[in-house]
Amino acid sequence: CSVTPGEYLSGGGDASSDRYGGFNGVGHVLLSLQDIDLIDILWRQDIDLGAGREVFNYSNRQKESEEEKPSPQDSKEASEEQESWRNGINLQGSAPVDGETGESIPEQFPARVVTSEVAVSNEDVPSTSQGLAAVPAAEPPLDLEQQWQDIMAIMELQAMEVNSTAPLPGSAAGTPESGAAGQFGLPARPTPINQDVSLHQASLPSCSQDFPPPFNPQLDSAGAPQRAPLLRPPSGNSSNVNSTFGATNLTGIFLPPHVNGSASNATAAAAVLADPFGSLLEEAMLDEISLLDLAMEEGFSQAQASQLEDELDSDSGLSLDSSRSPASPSSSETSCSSAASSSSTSATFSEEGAVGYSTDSEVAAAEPEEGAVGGYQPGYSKLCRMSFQDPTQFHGLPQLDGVGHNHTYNLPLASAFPERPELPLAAGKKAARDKQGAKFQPPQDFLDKHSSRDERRARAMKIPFSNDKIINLPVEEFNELLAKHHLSEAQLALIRDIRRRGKNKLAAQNCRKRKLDTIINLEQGVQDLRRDKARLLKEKMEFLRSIRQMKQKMQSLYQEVFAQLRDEEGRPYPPSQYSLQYGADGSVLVTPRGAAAAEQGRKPEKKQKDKKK
DNA sequence: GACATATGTCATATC
DNA sequence: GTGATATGACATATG
Repeated sequence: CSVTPGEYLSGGGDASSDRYGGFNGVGHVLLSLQDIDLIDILWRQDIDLGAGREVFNYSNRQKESEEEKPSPQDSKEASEEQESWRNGINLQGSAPVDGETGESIPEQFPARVVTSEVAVSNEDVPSTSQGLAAVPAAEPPLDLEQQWQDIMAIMELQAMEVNSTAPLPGSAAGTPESGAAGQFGLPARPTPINQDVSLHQASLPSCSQDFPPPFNPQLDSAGAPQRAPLLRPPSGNSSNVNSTFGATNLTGIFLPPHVNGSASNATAAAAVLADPFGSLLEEAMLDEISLLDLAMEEGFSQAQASQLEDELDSDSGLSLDSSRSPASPSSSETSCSSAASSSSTSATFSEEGAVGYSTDSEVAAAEPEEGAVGGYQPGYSKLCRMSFQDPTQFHGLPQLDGVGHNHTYNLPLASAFPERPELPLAAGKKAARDKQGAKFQPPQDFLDKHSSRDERRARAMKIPFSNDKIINLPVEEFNELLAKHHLSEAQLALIRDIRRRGKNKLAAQNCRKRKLDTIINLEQGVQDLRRDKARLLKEKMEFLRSIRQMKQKMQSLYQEVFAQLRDEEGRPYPPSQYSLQYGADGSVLVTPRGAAAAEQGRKPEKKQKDKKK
């Protein structure tokens, strides 16, 4: 009376004992245990929680990648691909597939609910295929779900074979749990992990190794889980299945270990013990995490790009405003430069020429008084330098208060006339102090020493306004300024050069700051991603641990349920001859094993016994 | 003196 | 077409 899981499940809540009361011969006991509810829930999770279609597709792609086969675009291609290893099992039609999981349950089960009593009879659904001779006629045709599950089953086996000896990455030895703690810490420099390898290796061994081999792999499909029907070959064809899948029978994975099994098969069953739903869950999680990694990488690029874009936009805006900002050092520079300019009018010092800078205007302007002072004094340039690695230094500058994320570097070119080069912060404070305090008239040699080349050139050319104005005035005002003064061509050329160089200097500073910010943001993004990666891996390990615990509990429940079963005469069911099948409503059916029993199962008298805890 | 770093400058592209 | 800006490349200054 090996009836397909779907048939028993089809009974659902209606599968009362009277429904199967007409069965004879074999005692069918319907149990209803609270623990069975858990099992049922687990089975439901098998399909609904763990195995999305994308998982199957992804897994299938992996399989295809291994086989170097073109990716199936539809179920037909997938069906053709699996034709070689399905051993001739006929796919007759295809049931509607759940949009999310690809399950065929919706059509399969409701139909059985109505016709279950009839459908289990051979007369109603005669066997039409030799290959399906031993398969109950009511067995629904293998649909896409089954195909995918077949693929998953094979992948599961392959993965277990690989991972049974693969240690968890990051842990030199021991269980994944023991290795997880060290692995998922936040090292100062996290080691990149190959997700495609490490994740699979990290998860599967823990599941396959922690379980005793309770299930007999040789038992036929009667013991197969109903909600996740794997390949269901004829009972008499089990050897064929074994030949196809190697030593491991994918069916009967829930059978107790003491039931009719050789040691080798029991060992093989141990590998399979990671039941289908568990494997599917693991695969699903692994795939999800892998996809998550991909998404993180892609997401990172997008998020970072957005962030960088915002940052750049912010920089750009600030930069544009900075030249006009009150915090801009222009004011201080103006005062200083004005002083310098006024001093220059006294012609108390000679100006050097352009040392190494020979624009036409500069040459024309500066040549006459070349060498009087000794040329360019680079020391002053340091006054204007700002460490853009340490933006906090800006906070100490009163004139920069409120600027916030200001990436400009146009500190006062002659802001403070410090006696000696200072740090930007000190220079800024001194500049503010000088600005607020009494007018400080530096000596001309000091001005000359600490002026920029363009300032010296401007003084040499007797430009009547400050370089700050030259550089920072809007073009209209700048032109008005030029118009107000009667300037020579040489002076005009120098002024335009000063303006061009001054603006470009600021632009270069901003450009470098942006570049630095970009680097800093990217580094921060890398750190964030590494942190997220570690967190996700830790979560994954926790999930796997939880699944393993559920498996253990389910196994114990299975054994407990079987131990409590009694036939009508109060005799226990030999586990070697019977298997348990679970109904969607929490009921449990005891079905005999073997092909003969399967045939008898067409018209058995089944006794269902509710036994709910 | 070699080297690294910071900065200025130029040339060019883009808006 | 012009001006402003961005940026790579190079030169220079400095520690």
